[in-house]
Amino acid sequence: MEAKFKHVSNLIEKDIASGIYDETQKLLTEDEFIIKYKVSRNTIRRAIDLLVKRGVALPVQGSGIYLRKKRLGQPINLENLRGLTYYLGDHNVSSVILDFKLIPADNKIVDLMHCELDTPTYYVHRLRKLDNKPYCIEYSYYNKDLIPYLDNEIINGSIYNYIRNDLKKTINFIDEVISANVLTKEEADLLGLKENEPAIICENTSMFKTGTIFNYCYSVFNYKETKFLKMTNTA
Amino acid sequence: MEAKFKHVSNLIEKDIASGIYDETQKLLTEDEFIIKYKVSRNTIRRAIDLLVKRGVALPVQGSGIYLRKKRLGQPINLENLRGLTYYLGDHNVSSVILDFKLIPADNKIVDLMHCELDTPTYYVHRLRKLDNKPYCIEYSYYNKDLIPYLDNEIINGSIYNYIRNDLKKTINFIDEVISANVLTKEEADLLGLKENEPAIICENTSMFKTGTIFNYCYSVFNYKETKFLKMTNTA
DNA sequence: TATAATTTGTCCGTATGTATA
DNA sequence: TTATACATACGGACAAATTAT
Repeated sequence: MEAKFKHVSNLIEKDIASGIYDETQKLLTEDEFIIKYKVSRNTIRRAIDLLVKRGVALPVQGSGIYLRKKRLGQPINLENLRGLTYYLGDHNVSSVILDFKLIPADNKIVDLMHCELDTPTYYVHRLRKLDNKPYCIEYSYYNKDLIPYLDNEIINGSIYNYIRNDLKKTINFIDEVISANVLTKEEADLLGLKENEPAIICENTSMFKTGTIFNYCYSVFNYKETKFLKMTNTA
Repeated sequence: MEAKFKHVSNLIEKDIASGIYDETQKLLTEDEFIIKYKVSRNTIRRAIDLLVKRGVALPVQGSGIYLRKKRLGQPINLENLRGLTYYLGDHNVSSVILDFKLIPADNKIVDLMHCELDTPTYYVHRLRKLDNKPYCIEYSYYNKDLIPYLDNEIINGSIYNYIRNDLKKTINFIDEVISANVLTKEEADLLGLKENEPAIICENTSMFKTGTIFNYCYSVFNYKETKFLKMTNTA
């Protein structure tokens, strides 16, 4: 059962997406939302907080709650953890599996995933495509003690949906580290760039609620086409 | 007057920094904090929320509130908007001003800062150093209609502190966009790297509460030494 | 294994403060 | 100045997850 404030937040976001606030650029007031959804002020405020976090809404004390203008160039919002499939909505997402095997954890993996040496680990290396154009190169590791089974079919779809829907587990924390590096020959070929050109790297570490790491993923993006966005409120 | 939950959050963070929770890795319970600070449960929970956002604390339902292990390599936390000075604590921060002038906004600036053409704009180009070693190259623009005065002294210190303490204005939103690019000859020389090597770029757009942009800043970092971290809770 | 106690998560209601219009 | 609307803070009740018994 989904929490009420999350549910209401999603309802409001759907209304926003439908464009009903586009003209005024102003959402309903808290009191109006309270009546509309028959919830407490607390709940509405938590729902709005989520929209603020997602960079969608902007409450102004004494005035109202406004839409936040979208940025140009469509950078990847680091707050959006719903995966490529969701984020890229109307685009065609596919992937080519370059390698897939079960290996014992070496020192590097132990370090990255805080697991024991020789822990059985799925290694997945794939090229992800967007509208049939190379989009990013993934090197991903899954702790088999936590994710007991993976196969080609699962890998071809959304692994995160598999974890959520089939394993019934909840991903609670993701650390995302952004850096830059030079492209290897193989990576350059896959992305249609040249060796030693820059690459922008996103390293994701995914954890369950107690902080156990089930996945580490190193992704290489085309630096000419990819930016990452973090929106912050200091309030 | 600072909000109570922020104040309490800072007090708790100081206790964490002092190491008093290092042994158990477990903070006090909500009820214990309520007694200690004589505040409501709501206030304590908001204080803890801030610590969670900063990646410092990790509440576990039914169990307690735990310290979150620090990451290796000390990446720059994108949630930390307190500036270099705060973040790098015991290090020596300095800067070399490479250019500083008042210019009318051109089309590029208009686009980035959503201002009118020819708006008077301070342009600041500086090299920031950490322990006397080149750390990043900044190209920064300030809307003079919003930041009416800047001089060398202010620029040499923390501009953000000047805005907070002297102009008495509150920075409410910062959009941070991370990308990669190739270094220009000038940038490479300044950072001790070679032309066309990768650079990791952080573009900051800073806004006051109503969303008006007062600053756009393009920063070039040494890709060998700099990473950016985003910690996310899906809960 | 089952139950109770502990602890955080969600939700409600109310009152007051502060910024905006 | 007044009314509107969001921000802060308090209190209580119950649910859900974990831990101890």
